[in-house]
Amino acid sequence: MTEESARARQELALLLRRLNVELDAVGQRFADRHGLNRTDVRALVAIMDAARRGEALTAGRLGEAVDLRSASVTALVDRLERVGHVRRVRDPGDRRRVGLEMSESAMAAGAEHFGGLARDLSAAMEGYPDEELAVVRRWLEDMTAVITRHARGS
Amino acid sequence: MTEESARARQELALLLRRLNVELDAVGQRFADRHGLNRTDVRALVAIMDAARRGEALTAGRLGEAVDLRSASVTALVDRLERVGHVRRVRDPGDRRRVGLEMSESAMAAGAEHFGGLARDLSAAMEGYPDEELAVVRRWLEDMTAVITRHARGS
DNA sequence: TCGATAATCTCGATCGTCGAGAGACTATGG
DNA sequence: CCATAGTCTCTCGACGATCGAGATTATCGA
Repeated sequence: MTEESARARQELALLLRRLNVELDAVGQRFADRHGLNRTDVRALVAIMDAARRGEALTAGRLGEAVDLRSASVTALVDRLERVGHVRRVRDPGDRRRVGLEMSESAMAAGAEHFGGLARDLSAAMEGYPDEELAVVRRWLEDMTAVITRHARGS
Repeated sequence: MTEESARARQELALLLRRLNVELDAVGQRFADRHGLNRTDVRALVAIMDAARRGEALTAGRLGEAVDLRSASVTALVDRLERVGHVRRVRDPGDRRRVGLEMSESAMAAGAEHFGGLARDLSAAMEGYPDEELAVVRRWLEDMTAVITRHARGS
């Protein structure tokens, strides 16, 4: 058992890495298609996620989210604004702040690309009974916890 | 059922993306620790994977693996060689070729970082019976197939 | 021997990121 | 109501990673 299942566990870890590589490739493909770099995509995702939570990201928060200094954030938002994916909106309450809003075209492009993936993933899960999906979910949460621990401290 | 399980499937997709982000962060952490950038890490992984398969990567093949032009590969190998992670070894059979060998220190650093993660992941799977791991494996393979399709064609 | 081919490297240019610091604005204490 | 400290964004100059074009070196077939 230990022999066999140790190998099985190791293979699952490798499969996870493989999946990670492919998922990165999807992001890269989206970037290529729209003339963006990986940072730009990460930024758009961060802005979209924030919008989904009902918050409008400011330039500073975006910098934290994608781990860039303020100078880089300015350049990043400049790029995104120039191609029309994002609008700068000064906060009337605190005029130092610059809010970021995604344009409809960017929302549509993101939804088309990543929404399509989400739909296909969901469809591929059709055949799985709820109990199995529950197992997968628990496993994913466990693995994410371990990985997160490695990503932060050691 | 469709209502409930549709939401469950969507949550799994989000969980997968979250896991992807954290896994990237692990790579980023390794890069930071060793003064490397993401490309350098990808290159080291490619060289290590090739070594695991018993092949010694050439500069050209490395360029294909990490999708860089020859000029960038030269600079990349220069960086890795300068910090002692890689050696250039001219192929005696075909003297045009430049083989790449990882140094023992780089192997050890990689094994320590990613091997530690693999060990922890494996340990976190201890509690899962073989049948559940089999379900997870099938699910991962299915998802990877879908994602790979999106990464390549549409 | 010579041309065609292949693998790698050199050079100049471009682009993303950063550190330092300036400028605009807000909050707070006298 | 002003002075001052704190916050947020932007500008500037520099650096490093990547690229395209072309030079260099080695191999192979005629």
